Amino acid sequence: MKNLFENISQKNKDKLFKIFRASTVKYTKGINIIDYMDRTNSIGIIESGSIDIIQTDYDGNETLIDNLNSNDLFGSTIYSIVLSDECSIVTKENTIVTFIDYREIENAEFIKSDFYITFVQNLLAIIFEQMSLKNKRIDILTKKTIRNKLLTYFRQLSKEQGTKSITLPFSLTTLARFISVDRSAMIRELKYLKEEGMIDQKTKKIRLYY
Amino acid sequence: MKNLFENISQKNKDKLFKIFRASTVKYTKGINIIDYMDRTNSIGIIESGSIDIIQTDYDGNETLIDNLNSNDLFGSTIYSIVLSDECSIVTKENTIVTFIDYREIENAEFIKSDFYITFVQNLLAIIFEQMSLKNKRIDILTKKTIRNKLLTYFRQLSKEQGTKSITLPFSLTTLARFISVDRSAMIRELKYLKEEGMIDQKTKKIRLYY
DNA sequence: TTTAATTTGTTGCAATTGCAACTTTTTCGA
DNA sequence: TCGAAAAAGTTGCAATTGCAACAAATTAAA
Repeated sequence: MKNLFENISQKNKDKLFKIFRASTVKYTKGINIIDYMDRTNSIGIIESGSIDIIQTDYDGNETLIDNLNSNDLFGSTIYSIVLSDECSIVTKENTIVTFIDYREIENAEFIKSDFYITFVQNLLAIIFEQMSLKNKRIDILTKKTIRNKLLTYFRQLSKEQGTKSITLPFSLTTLARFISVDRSAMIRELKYLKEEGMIDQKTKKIRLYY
Repeated sequence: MKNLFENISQKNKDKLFKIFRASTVKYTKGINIIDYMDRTNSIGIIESGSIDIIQTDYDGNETLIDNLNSNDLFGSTIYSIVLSDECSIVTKENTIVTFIDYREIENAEFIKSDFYITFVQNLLAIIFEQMSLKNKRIDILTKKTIRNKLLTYFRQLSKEQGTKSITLPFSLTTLARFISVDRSAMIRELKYLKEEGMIDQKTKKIRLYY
């Protein structure tokens, strides 16, 4: 994952922070960041730590919208409606976030400096990557059965990790929220897949036989 | 929706086309573009017309990944794995597409020209918008029942169109593919919603009472 | 304007899923 | 290392959904 400030010196990074009215904030574990941020015009960059973006709808169902780590971006521009009132951004550990004011990307003053161009290109690269992640998620979510959702996700991981012995990046509980199905029904489906010899699975270690 | 060449003169647009090794191609209706494009490094911009991005998985299920119109972008960088072999990009009418070579975005030669910066910022704006669309789709797809998928989608449309009397931008058949549910089950659910007085619906015209 | 094609709408039924209410196992912090 | 909290795993059952196979209505094309 590309860093937003890759190939930018500390000095120029400081300048960029000024241009973008950046502020860096440290949060302890379990904090809902959204209570502390300007919802309309800022992009958050996770410097270290991790957060969950969780949506709670009218019936109280919690959905894991996203799970973000170092260098990931979030903000109303990226999450649009999703960052509405029913949505919370919760730190999973001690987390440092830098907020920049998106409107200043069109700031004319520094627009022709090298570091500005590098910055915008880094941003572009990161956003392309986020886009790709979203497409993968959609690819899973459009599958109609839990089985096909799981198999699609496992195939993605297998491709990324370059092996048929994959390791889940999060707990099964979190996986169920990620693919948006009932946890117990998902584990039942994993059991069937094991019984049919399609996979071996023990907690986060999965071997694919298909 | 912002245009990729907004605020760029025809002369500079021509220059950009050169930098990005752009080519403009006309397709008639029903063509699978993917057969004709370089999958790895190009971004397609729809100049006019419309296309469907359709995925066919191993069991032959067709899913509507996306439905793109004028100024929309597509390409492997944006659709990543989704643009694999099981995926087709089909023109729904006569359609003109411009392909640019994404790698040239980092081209140093013109990097400081005004039109280049305008272009990159336009691209950024378009991608943010696409991102927002994907988030909306995910918001729908993560809902567990057809009813909640429909209600979520209707709420989105209502917000966009600024009224509780919304007009679907596509047929019910296409809607079912968009929210990835069985068409007949979806129409059944619409019937229940009508019976319960939550909505009025006649083909593409829907009035919300919730 | 008539015909063909597409879309809409209906229904029975079997399969899948979510939900609830558990027990067991694992993980992590004091 | 012990205890509590979190995660994993189980199961019965009712609700939701997909599927198939239709008929009716609408739209597009010849």
